[in-house]
This record gives sequence, structure tokens and C-alpha cells, in this order.
Amino acid sequence: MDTELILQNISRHIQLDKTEEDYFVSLLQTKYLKRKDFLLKQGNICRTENFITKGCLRTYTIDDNDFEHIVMFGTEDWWVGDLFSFITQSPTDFFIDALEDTEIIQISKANLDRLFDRVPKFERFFRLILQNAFIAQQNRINQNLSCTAEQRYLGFIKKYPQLEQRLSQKQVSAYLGITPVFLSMLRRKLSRK
Amino acid sequence: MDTELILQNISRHIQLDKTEEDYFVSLLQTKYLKRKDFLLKQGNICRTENFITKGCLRTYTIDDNDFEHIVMFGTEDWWVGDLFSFITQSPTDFFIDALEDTEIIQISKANLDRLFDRVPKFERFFRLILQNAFIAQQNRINQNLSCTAEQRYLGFIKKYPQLEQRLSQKQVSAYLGITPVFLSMLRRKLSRK
DNA sequence: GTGATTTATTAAAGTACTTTAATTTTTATC
DNA sequence: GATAAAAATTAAAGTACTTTAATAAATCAC
Repeated sequence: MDTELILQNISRHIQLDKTEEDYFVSLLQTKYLKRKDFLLKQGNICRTENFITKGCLRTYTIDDNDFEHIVMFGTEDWWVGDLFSFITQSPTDFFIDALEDTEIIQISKANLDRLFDRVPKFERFFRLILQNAFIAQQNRINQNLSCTAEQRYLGFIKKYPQLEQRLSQKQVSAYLGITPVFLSMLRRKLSRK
Repeated sequence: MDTELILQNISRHIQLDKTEEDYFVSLLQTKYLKRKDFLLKQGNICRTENFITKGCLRTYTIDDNDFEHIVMFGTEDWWVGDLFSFITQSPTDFFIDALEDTEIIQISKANLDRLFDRVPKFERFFRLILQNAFIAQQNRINQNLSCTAEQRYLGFIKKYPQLEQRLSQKQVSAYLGITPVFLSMLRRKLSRK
């Protein structure tokens, strides 16, 4: 297993000694997803936290009219999963699938609980991860409230320039909360400027 | 200081012995806000986490056109503050003010850091608080993406029936992301049904 | 309690965004 | 490499929501 990226991710927040590092690594599993494979489906229980080492995932819902709404993207160096389902071990509302062939490192609920007991520093690590995610979400809510679709699109490509290249406009529009048709119109308008 | 509510809030997540409880309480301060008083203004640094024992606060931004957008309300038994500013001790983007005369219990950044050191259980407590807030935000983002204003309004009054009674329609509309005029139209339409 | 200020209501006109549908372009599949 | 499938573009008509403005109702301040 290639654990370089995940250990680096962790070392940005907490320092581990060799024993702790080895113990942590012993709790991990690698998983490969082909494009369009599901990591999680609505109604399932989310049994792992997942760190992406390669590829791209999306977390989304499907509404009553069969429209998809993307709550978040995840790519290299990101953690994904449904926290609520994971913590409560209850069925999730979300779908998570792969937009590209993807490689993830997983830790199960039982192993994470053991990890918290044995290396309490990880409580801090997951708190910090969560804090960052919380802040990002808060900003997104604020932008949804205060910005037009055009402003949100510009904000998105500014914040995630490399990600936008990898996504189809359909995916971007499902994240911004507009139709693909309208995104196409926006892009034309912007390119004429 | 009346610490009954805050200790009860904490005991829902972690168990403290008498010494820990006393130590925690020794780090707290009470503050009173009159209606319209500010707890935090854009550009200030958020220096405390705040637990509401009485009253009601709102966290909001003001956009370029002077419109207010409410990111969250807080009332009895809720924690409020700007986490990003608090953690990084950098200037906040948010305003927090009182919609009613309000009583809060505060803990400063320095005291919270001491608390984490001395009673590490509190790391867990704040992680759990944060998890709940994260999940609530995720649901809100999803609803913003997938629901009409009418559906969001109905969802809001269903989720916070008692809170809606205490708020003006102007505040509710600033939370839903619509104009007060349109909310008034929605309410009329719904009442005719 | 009275006047001043803020909030809510209503209507009419305007705009941002959606829907539908037809065509073109790109990507996936065998 | 040919065919099928999915994504992007464009235009035209429709709808959800905003803006403005005028009036009424509720709340605030002295």
C-alpha cells in the first residue's frame, strides 16, 4: 500500500512517532474504484472513512424528479464519506461514485474507534479535518445565499482551477445548483467578454 | 453564574467528574447582550466560543448591495461563534448580533486550549458538537440545491417550529435566501390552501 | 399614548434561471 | 475505427423569484 500521501496529510495536523504510524497503517485498507463504480448508495450504511490517493469522487443526492445535486467533490488528498451515516451507523441519504478510476485508502468504524482509544491524538486530527470541512461548507452556504449563478461559477473556477478541468460541465452545474443549459449560456457570455 | 444548562449540554456527550466540572466552570464568563447589541463584527477577531442560555442571536454577512444573509440562528442551548476566526485568530467575515435580550456563557481561546490540555475529553466534546453542526450544514446545502423556496420554507418551520415564532419574516427570508416580499407571497399562497 | 420607524402586504413589471427540443460535438464501447 | 451514447450548444417559451412602489400593520422610543 502506498501510504506516503496519507501520512503526509496527517502530519500536516499532528505528529506521529514510528510506532503510532505503523499501528495506524495496520488499520488501513486499499480499494480501487472504476469510473462509475459506487462507493456508497442511498440506504446503505457508510462503514468507512475514505482518503483519496488518486482519481475523483462525487457525493450527491437524487431528488424526486431524478435530478442529481452534488454536495461535494473529492480528489487526491481529500477525505470523503458520509459522516452522519458513519457515526450513527444508520442509512445514508447520499450516493458516492467515481468520476474517474480512483484509488482510496479506507479505515473502518471499528478500527477508527480503536485508533481513537490507542492514539488519542487522532481525535484531534479528525477534529481539525472536520473544522476545515465545516468552514468550507459555511462559505458555500454564504455564497449560495449572496451570489448569482455567474458569481458562484467564477468563485468555483477560482477556488478549484485544476478540478474544473477534470469535470464535465454537467457535474459543475450539479454542484452550482443550476442546469447544464444555463451554465453553457453563462460560459458563452463570459467568453465573449 | 447559572451553569445548569451548559453542564447539561455537555453531559449529553461526555461525562465529567466533580473536579473536572469545577475546573471547566472556573474558565467561564457570563455576558449579557441587549437586543441589537453585537457579539461580533466583520473584521474583528472572534475571541470566545459562546453558549446561549437565554435569547436569540443571528450570524450573518452583508453583501455589496447591503443585503443581509443569515448563515445561522442560535438560541437557548446552542453554541455560536465564528469557528474559522476563533481557531486562526484572524478577522471574521461575519456579524453576530442579538435579536432579543440575550445571555451567553463564554470561554476564551486561551482557556479552551488549557481545557483541552487538562481535560482531553473536551476535545471529544467539541468534535461531537462540530459533527452535528457539520451534518446540519450539509443538509442545508443539499436543500438549497434541490428545493424551491416554498419547500425550504416548509422545511424550516417544520424543523424549527418554536424558533419561527420568535423571528420576524424578514429574518426568516434572509435565512432562506429569498426576499421578504416573496416570503410574504408564499405565506399567503400556503394559507389559502 | 403619540409620532416615528420598522415590518408586512399587495400588485405590477422585470430578470435570472428552467424547460423543452433540435443540432452538434465529444466521449465511450466493442 | 465505426457506432452508439453522453455531453455541450443554441434558441425560444415558460416560471420562480426580484424589484419597485404604494399602503397598512406592528413595534419602538420618548
